[in-house]
Amino acid sequence: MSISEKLLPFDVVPDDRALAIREALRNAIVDRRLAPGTKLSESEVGSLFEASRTVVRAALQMLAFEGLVKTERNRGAFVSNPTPEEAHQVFASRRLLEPGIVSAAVERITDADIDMFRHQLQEEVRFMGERGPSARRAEIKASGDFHLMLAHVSGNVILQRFMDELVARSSLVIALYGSTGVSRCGHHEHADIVDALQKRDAARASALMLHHIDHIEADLDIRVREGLALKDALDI
Amino acid sequence: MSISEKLLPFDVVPDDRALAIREALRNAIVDRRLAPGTKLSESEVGSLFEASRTVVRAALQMLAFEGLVKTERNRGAFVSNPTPEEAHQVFASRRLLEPGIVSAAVERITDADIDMFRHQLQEEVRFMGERGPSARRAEIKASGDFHLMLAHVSGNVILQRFMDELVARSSLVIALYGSTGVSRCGHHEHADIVDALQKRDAARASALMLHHIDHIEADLDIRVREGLALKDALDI
DNA sequence: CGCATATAGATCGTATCCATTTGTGATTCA
DNA sequence: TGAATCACAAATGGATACGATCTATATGCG
Repeated sequence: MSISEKLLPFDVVPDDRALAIREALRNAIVDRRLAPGTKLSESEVGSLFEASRTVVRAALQMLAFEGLVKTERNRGAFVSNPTPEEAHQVFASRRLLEPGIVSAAVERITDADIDMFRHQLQEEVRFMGERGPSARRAEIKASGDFHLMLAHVSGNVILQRFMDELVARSSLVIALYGSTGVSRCGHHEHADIVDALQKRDAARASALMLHHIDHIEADLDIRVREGLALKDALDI
Repeated sequence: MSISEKLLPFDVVPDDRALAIREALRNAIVDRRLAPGTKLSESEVGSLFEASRTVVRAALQMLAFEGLVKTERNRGAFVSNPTPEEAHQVFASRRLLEPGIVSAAVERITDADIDMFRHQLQEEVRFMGERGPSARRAEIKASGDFHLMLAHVSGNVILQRFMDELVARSSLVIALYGSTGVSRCGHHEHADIVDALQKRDAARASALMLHHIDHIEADLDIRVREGLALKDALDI
């Protein structure tokens, strides 16, 4: 909550309204409250948020950039339904970016940042202890925030934005293809990474991050859902 | 020309019109025909392209996402004037991404791709031989296309889009802070990279790419212009 | 039962209007 | 004469209505 505001990808605010709608839709998509394939009608979204189509279109265009929604000409905007191939590309991109981000973060990280990470880890533990879908969504979000915080600490605004997109898409992919056991091992690995950060051990932190991403992707049932994707396409 | 069409960052085309305007403005900005700080009035651009403000706004919003234009609330859109800090972040991002992209490209590159690269190198040589600002712009563009082709070969659409943005911003930065000698050494390094690609030597190709980026950034007069940036801010 | 056509629905693009903000220029006062 | 205040013009941001275009469903015919 407090973190995500500090992690806003854009310093300049073109319009508060569109950004608010974008954030709301983003959260809804990432939290799986909006299922992939769901049609996001401009009029409908506009009436929901009491905004005109102009603002909604700006928000939808932003989401289309991020890959969270796909727009089809004269058909409208739909919640993105990542293919296994796209899912793989998301993690391939993260494998490229995040080790370097971690290395850059080690150079600039302060003790205050470390404290912030520790606090974030406690949040993850808290949601891990709870049951139910809402807790799991909060857990996925907290896990993503960890990676966003790293990008924030790295100090590179561009990489921060790239990670913003990649984490959002990852959350969608995890919600789609994820089994259950991702979280627990994930937290442990987050803690290990923070330990390495605290010791300013860039090499170790990077290696841990790489393995962490490998584990996240390995825990996905991408192959199994290929059949389900077909079924989804049929009943929609 | 023919390449950039194949390298379009979005498979799905939300609206041809806005994309066309975006491309035109992009080229104009990257080619330095539109100087940084230039105001891009919605009405003016709209009348130039014979499009309504709606479409122009979509195009400007896309460009704002890419960092090529900056929008100020109730003031309008302006061609971005990258600060030295932003310029450095662009190259830091490229240093992270491109070696990995090269490695991925080695895995998938075909002999036909190699031929394409050779042909691209000849284009660079051709523009290198010519004089004048238009030839230099074409040279910068051709040099950028080389990197975009690599991202294309890597097969990762996400990385392709990231590179699309980074190359565009790099071209802007080079046009702003560049001295003159970048191009010649750049071409030689491109050729070396292609050689390594042909031998499927991922490690060497990655290392060459890293050095190449280092050289590009080293040849910029970022430090000198820091004072000029202040002067620019004053006389604008 | 399959296919082509026609109609209905929705979206996309344009034009127009209003509100808000910015920047400039004129007026006024010290 | 200089500076500060105020007013007006211009542009953006946002909302709405209308026409054009495309999709999708339904209907009719072979």
